[in-house]
Amino acid sequence: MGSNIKDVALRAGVSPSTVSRVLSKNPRISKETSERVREVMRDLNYHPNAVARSLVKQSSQTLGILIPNTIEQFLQNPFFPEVLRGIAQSAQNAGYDIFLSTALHGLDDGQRLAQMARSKRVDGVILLTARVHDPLLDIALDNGIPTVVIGRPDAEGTVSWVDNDNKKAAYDVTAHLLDLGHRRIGFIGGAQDLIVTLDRLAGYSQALEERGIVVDPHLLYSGEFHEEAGCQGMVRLLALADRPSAVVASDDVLAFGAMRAAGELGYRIPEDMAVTGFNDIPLAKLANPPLTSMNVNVFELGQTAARLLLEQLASPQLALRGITVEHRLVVRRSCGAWAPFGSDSGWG
Amino acid sequence: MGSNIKDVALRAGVSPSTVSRVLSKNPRISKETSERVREVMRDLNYHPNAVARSLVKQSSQTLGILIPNTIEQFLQNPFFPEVLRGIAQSAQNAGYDIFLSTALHGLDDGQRLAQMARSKRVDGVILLTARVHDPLLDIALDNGIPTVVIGRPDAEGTVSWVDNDNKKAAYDVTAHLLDLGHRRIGFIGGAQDLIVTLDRLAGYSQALEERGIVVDPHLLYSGEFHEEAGCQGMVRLLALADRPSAVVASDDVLAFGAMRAAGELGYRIPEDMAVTGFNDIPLAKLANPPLTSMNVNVFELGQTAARLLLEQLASPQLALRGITVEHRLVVRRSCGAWAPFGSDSGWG
DNA sequence: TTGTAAGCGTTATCAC
DNA sequence: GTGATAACGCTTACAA
Repeated sequence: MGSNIKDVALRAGVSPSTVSRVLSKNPRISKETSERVREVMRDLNYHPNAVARSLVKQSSQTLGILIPNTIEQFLQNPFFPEVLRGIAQSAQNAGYDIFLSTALHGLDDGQRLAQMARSKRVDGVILLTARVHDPLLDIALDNGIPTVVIGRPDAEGTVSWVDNDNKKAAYDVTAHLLDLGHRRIGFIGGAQDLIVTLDRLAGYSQALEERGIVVDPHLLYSGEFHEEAGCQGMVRLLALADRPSAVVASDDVLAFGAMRAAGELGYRIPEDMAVTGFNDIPLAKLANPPLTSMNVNVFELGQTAARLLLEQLASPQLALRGITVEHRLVVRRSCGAWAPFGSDSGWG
Repeated sequence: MGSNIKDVALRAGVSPSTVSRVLSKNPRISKETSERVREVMRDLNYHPNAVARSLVKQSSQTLGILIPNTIEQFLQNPFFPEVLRGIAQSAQNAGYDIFLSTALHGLDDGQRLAQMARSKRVDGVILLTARVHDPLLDIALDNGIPTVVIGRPDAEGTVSWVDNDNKKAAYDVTAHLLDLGHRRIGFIGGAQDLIVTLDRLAGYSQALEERGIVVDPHLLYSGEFHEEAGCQGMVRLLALADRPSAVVASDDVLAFGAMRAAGELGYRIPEDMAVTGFNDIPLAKLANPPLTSMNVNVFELGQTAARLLLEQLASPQLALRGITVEHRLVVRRSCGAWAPFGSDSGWG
């Protein structure tokens, strides 16, 4: 059953090194030998032991993805499979595999990051979020772990990153709502220590201020990236004496929570409350009403992150890089704008 | 930067074997030695090389997931992250990690399966689908790869599996539509060589036949598990002179495609066409109209599959097992049934 | 063109 | 309790 390189060598009447050379397509090996060896490999159903190879090559041809355990139920956010799809595509093009580190009981993200890389199971790591003063980035740096982070790190020049221009993106959504006549606009964001939350809040604020509207702290809410937080945020906003007429949510899942809460409390969307989201997940166009959302090209974020990491692995001397991925507002009914016929707006 | 067991041993003034024993919490090691060694480990920021350990232990403490490349865009179906979440939970409870095998250019599923396991990168494999005469099962068997398949294999006693009673589940949905008065009911399924498609078709047929309705082949459509196939299926059904008044889709994504097509062609749901799906993905309750769907406990499917595999790895002599996971019909508006107030039906 | 031998970082089997 | 030593299966100088 389990044949190894020696078995193959023996049966082919050559040495293990020859077999190894055949495996690595070494050019200076005779055609006959090569063919004979290959035949034996097939006969014995031989598969090279990747673990042994990793040990000697000091490389596993594998990319690690650190799934944060601070973000509750990260896997449940449709952002994840899409970013994974992007990563997987780049990885497989380069012949790399993917290793997932899910929250191991008792280990924090930093320990898992260090362990995954220092244990040599992966050649590099993709981090899925960036926080203010993110300890993960320090750990990556201190341990010399090739790393790419999806999201902008707050300290420049520590790791390579891929991100959207989140400030501009949030500015654009907010401006859109302002153009529609809204003057009191709420903001429902993710965790406050996520850079993405701060950036989007900054863009939201800038849009308001440019029109001479003062940002009202009562209109700001932040929670985790799940539906429940969106609900809570909306309930809070609706309880205000001077409630907003529109809400910018920093994530589609938050937006859905917000819409659900508003609906349950008897408000119509978009007539009584306009809502917008971020990510443009598939659900957005099928929701009731279809959700206006900022498409941030999640697939491309993943794809680019993996590409950057692979380039770094191939040429470690390469300078760190930051790449900004485009965004694009997809207008549907939830924001109250006229949705043109034939547009990407649900049932058309 | 990269310290190994020898460095630790040297600094602690002991032999590598002692360090190894400390690592594995071997009881016959003196407290003082143990503590001294641990301190050095911390000082040197030592992390054991998992690759070297795997090599000698002949085990990687890793579960492999084979993502089929025949099912186009598998990652895009919300089924995937949910089943992954279940697998991840069981795996991490047992201290196992997860390795993803995505479609590598040029390698078919079978080659990837053999490679992943025989290369010793993973201790066992979870297959995400079962086909008629599935070559993957033979490969797993021939290579002695510990395997659990999600879905019922057609040949009993080859691998352990986790599945729903798909025949009964489809019977239940179809019966529900029949109870609502429908007599011509279409069926839109996934690929024809998937056991799950056949099982659900069988359940659908049985329900009709029990009420004396002959199954009309014109009402059957099968494609892949993506929205486009659902669209095409619905278009075909609507083009029939004697079109159905309801459709059972074998997947929520198919159902959404079907609903979209019907909507675009001017049919109202559920008034002109009732639609039901399978999986009860999060999108289902937020769609327009909310989708009636068969909840098959996808999370539990993943969780149980991983649990079975882990048990098999722990005790290889264990008999193969098959486990059936419960299903439950979630009635919403798309099937035209009265959705009770306060039920799980969207905006309530 | 091919073979020999050392070594990748662990763990396991003996000794003592 | 602890230390040599031999694997685990492969790659890669260095020889031939």
